Amino acid sequence: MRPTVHDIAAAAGVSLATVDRVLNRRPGVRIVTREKVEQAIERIGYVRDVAAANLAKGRVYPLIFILPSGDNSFMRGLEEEIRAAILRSPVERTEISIVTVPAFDAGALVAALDEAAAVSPAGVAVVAVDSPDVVAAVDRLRVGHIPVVTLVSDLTGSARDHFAGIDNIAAGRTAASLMGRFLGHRPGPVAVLAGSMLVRDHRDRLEGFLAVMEEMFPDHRLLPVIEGQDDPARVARLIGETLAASPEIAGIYSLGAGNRGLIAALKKRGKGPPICVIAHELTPHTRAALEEGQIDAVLNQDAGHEVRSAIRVLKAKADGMAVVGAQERIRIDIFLKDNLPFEQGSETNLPFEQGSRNEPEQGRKD
Amino acid sequence: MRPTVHDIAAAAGVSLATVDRVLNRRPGVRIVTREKVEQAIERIGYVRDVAAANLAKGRVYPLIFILPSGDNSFMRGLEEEIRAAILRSPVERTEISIVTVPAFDAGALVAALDEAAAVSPAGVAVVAVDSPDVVAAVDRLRVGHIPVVTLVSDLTGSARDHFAGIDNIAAGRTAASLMGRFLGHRPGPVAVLAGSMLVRDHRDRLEGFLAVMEEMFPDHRLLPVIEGQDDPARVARLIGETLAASPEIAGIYSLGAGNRGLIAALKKRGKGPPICVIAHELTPHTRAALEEGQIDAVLNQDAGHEVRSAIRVLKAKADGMAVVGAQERIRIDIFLKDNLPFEQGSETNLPFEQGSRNEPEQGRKD
DNA sequence: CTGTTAGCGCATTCAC
DNA sequence: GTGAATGCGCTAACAG
Repeated sequence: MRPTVHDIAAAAGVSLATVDRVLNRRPGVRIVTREKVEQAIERIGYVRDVAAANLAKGRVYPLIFILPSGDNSFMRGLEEEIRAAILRSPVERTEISIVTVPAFDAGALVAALDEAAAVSPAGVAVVAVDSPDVVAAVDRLRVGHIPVVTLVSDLTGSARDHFAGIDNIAAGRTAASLMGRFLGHRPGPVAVLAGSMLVRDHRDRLEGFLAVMEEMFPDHRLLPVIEGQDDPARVARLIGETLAASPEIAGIYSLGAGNRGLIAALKKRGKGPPICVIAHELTPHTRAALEEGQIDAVLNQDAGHEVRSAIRVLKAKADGMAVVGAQERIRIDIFLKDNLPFEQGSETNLPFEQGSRNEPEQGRKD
Repeated sequence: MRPTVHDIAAAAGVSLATVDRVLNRRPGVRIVTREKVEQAIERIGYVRDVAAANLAKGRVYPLIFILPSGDNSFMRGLEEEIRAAILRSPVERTEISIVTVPAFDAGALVAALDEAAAVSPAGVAVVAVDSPDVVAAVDRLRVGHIPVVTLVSDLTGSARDHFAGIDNIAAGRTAASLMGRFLGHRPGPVAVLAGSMLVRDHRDRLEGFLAVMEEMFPDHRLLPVIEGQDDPARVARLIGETLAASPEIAGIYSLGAGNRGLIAALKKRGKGPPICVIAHELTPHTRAALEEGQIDAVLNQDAGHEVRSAIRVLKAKADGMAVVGAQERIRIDIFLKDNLPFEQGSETNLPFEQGSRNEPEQGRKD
């Protein structure tokens, strides 16, 4: 049996209460006593039973998620995943609230962060707008010992505890690599569609994409970056104009949102030489476009994984506990029409269900 | 506060012991009493606190992992991940033992499964060889109410509770899709290198690959499938012969292991028209080959994810509990040289560590 | 500064 | 058939 607090109390010749005090770094222990206990802990290799501790504490983790409002499909999917986590709250001892703020609005985000700080939650997860006052607001939280995880888009130079999102520079490089190979010797310029340079994920993707295009595929001219503000209507108009102005266009990299507008513009264009299109985030729209051939590849980040990871990390940080590094690394998923995941749905198995014979759990489209 | 056993006892007008009996489906309760209790449970929306239950029971989960022996890099990586899980055992209340059996040896596997059954563990995870006697052995375990998860390679028509692995048909399709697009109009036949048709994952990948090649890229002739038995030496010889016999070869899809041999043969070949190579599993060898350009793309399954998922599912099944479907879906990772994950290492953060400013947690190569 | 004690939610003897 | 009492490993009053 693994050692318990009793064992360490016995080994150190003190009482349970004292052991508990040093375990939880609470005051009221002489330095020598403390050291005696710490040595005993070390010696017998004690590891705290978190479940028992939480039981005794009746601990719950009030968590706040801050994300952009608006009809951005990816963000709404993210919100869905947070709601799914809320359903699991009783089991996971969390108490999650969702706050939405207008996209790309640093001021609103700062206000939301300060409000969050006011209720002193166990942790805050935030889709960051990359600006100095947001950094300052996050750092205020950290000064108040509230763990902060940035979600999807990171915050340059802040004291956030962790970033739950993909390596966006690598994502941009990957997009360029696929674009170059898919195009082969087909000539023609490549257009880049971004959302806004105010968020770091978009900036990083652009940086990675440009680097590889220039280094590996210098023959393809790059058109000036289009900023669509993640707004489908605006995107549709801008892409329409671009296609009209440069009919010989060979590829489009859409590194932000608003892909509904892109797809609409592509469909409206109708016949013409094929255009290689690479976009981000698997939503109902991009999925359909992938299946129908308007889009060639989709780079995706698993919103469910990001949410679960953010929760795990926030809880761990709140407890000063370790996290499994590999488990928290968010992968860049690459989807072609051939490896689309089975239509999602909350596929939670029913409790007490008995396994039937080999149901296909991982369908493919066909 | 969520309802507890006390609440349901009060609501049903019985004692804790009776509540416990019906909760754990134990005898010694009149049918009417039982129904009364069950209604109370339903009415107040009780959900059992698993942590507390485990604490009271002092429950540990003895788990057995069965996987192939030999120097297959992927399998050894898988074993490493299991060992990492063993390190977490005290926290996760598991007690994991590893059993290795010769690869592709159904008899040895059956023996191992029966031995596993003899010690009645809480669950068994097995890299399956797809054969009827293995199915029978797995079903014997299931009859004995021992949960079984197949790992990496599934078992056709068995009563296994769950498959922790990728959709291998989709993987094969994806490989073909990438192959076709990377080749573009470059002519020449495509070779397929498999390990053994005795395991289902290899068969599935082949099926998916052939389907898409024939359907989408019929111009590329497919050479007869080479079976390398996942043995580097054998693979090197066979691929060497193939390259000599068909110097105009344009692509190679390696859907099994033994890629060291493939890479060696490729290097030995030296100059010549470029060959598009797609392989499976990110190992030190394939990673290096990706970086150096011998391999164009690697499809990967995350062994760590598979192991953690198998453990979660086995524990859940043992307790008759629900699992988060999406969390247990193993993705097909696609790696190009541009999105290789940061060099792994057991990146577990130290406990009580304070977050420093923005260390890069997700490096990229270069 | 340190020790005693009760109790978190649940499972399990042992009486009744 | 049913209930009361005790303990799992840990925390948090409350005494001393």
